[in-house]
Amino acid sequence: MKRKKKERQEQLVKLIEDTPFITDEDLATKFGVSIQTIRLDRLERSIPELRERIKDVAQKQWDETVKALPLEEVIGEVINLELDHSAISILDISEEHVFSRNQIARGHHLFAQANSLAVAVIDDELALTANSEIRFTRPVKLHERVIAKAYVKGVDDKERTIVEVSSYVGNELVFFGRFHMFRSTDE
Amino acid sequence: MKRKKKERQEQLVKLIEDTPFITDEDLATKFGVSIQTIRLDRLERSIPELRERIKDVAQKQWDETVKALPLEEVIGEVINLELDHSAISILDISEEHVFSRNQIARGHHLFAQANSLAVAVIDDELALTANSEIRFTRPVKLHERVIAKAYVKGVDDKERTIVEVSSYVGNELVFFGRFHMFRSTDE
DNA sequence: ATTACTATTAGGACCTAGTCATAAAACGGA
DNA sequence: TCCGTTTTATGACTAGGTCCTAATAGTAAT
Repeated sequence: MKRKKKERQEQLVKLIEDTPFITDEDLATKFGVSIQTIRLDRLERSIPELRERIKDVAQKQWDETVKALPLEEVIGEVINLELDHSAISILDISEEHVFSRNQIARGHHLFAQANSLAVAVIDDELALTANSEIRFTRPVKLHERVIAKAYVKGVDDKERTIVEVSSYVGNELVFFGRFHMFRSTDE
Repeated sequence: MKRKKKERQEQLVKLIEDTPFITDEDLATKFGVSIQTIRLDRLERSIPELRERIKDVAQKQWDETVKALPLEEVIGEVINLELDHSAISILDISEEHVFSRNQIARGHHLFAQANSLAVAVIDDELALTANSEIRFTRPVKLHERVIAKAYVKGVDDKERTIVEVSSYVGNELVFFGRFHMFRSTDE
């Protein structure tokens, strides 16, 4: 008996975790026990009732959509911006940025941070990346903080603005990119 | 009177749209009418009750988290993959990929498609981008379909695997990238 | 076998945030 | 004043619970 209860409760916790939209009644029939047992189980494991669970999931969704919009313009947080001269942004590497297998940040996130900063630093209606050379000098791990510094370096032979972005973790260079930017005044 | 009702209902629709976590009671006090009036309003505008609204939001969140995980590994949809040889993926450019100002896709999304495809084509535990040269040959617009083709081109002088990715819209080249990939067998 | 204890089940009162139906009251315009 | 719309009130009922009390089942030790 001691085992049965513990086992059931452990299964219950997992089941509710990945199927939160389930009533006590359904759980009761699924485990072949009474509703009251399920409710005791939830009480002991302090699992909130269905409606609260649904609300929690919805709340999370809401928070995300609210903050997702402003965040998209520039990847990372801009902490300094001098138009047509330089800019700095910070990106904290979290679970969503890394390969689950080895906790190393996917390259395209570092690229995105640098490239969007290069776009932002240009004081023009339209700024598009024409081409770029980039180097990933060392892997970036989960929870590291990447500081990207962009400098406008002048124009190339095709009249494109050159922006160089160096990204650091501490004082180690992790990424370098030279972006040749097309801008609307080029036409 | 005719105006009052219509006005209230229009405000109600908007209010619930961006504040779905609100009870009829709160709405009633907010509009200075009785709960029954609010309920009639919801009935006429066929707005579901609070609990249903919460459930809808939660359901959306759930659908997204479920599909977000597998989708994140490779940006775009892989339609062909021969390990250590070649791969093809498709990315349909939607609102979330473009600058709202000019409907042109942000460069980092094209980079992400290409780079993650370059990672995927390598038949190894660990594959990281060491450096790359890339060109954006023409802007990609909203609703265009980008087809990325990756080919493994051999190894460079530092024993890094070279993957070239060409991305097309129709038969126009829109992006080219040469990725030098570090892989675990390199150690 | 009896006792002790845990685990399970049952029941009833109460809660929130509603639905649905019916009826009464208030208001505005001709 | 009467008509039609709008608003409010009331009551019965619902889902999916909480909280509390009490009875029953199952197991282990004395």
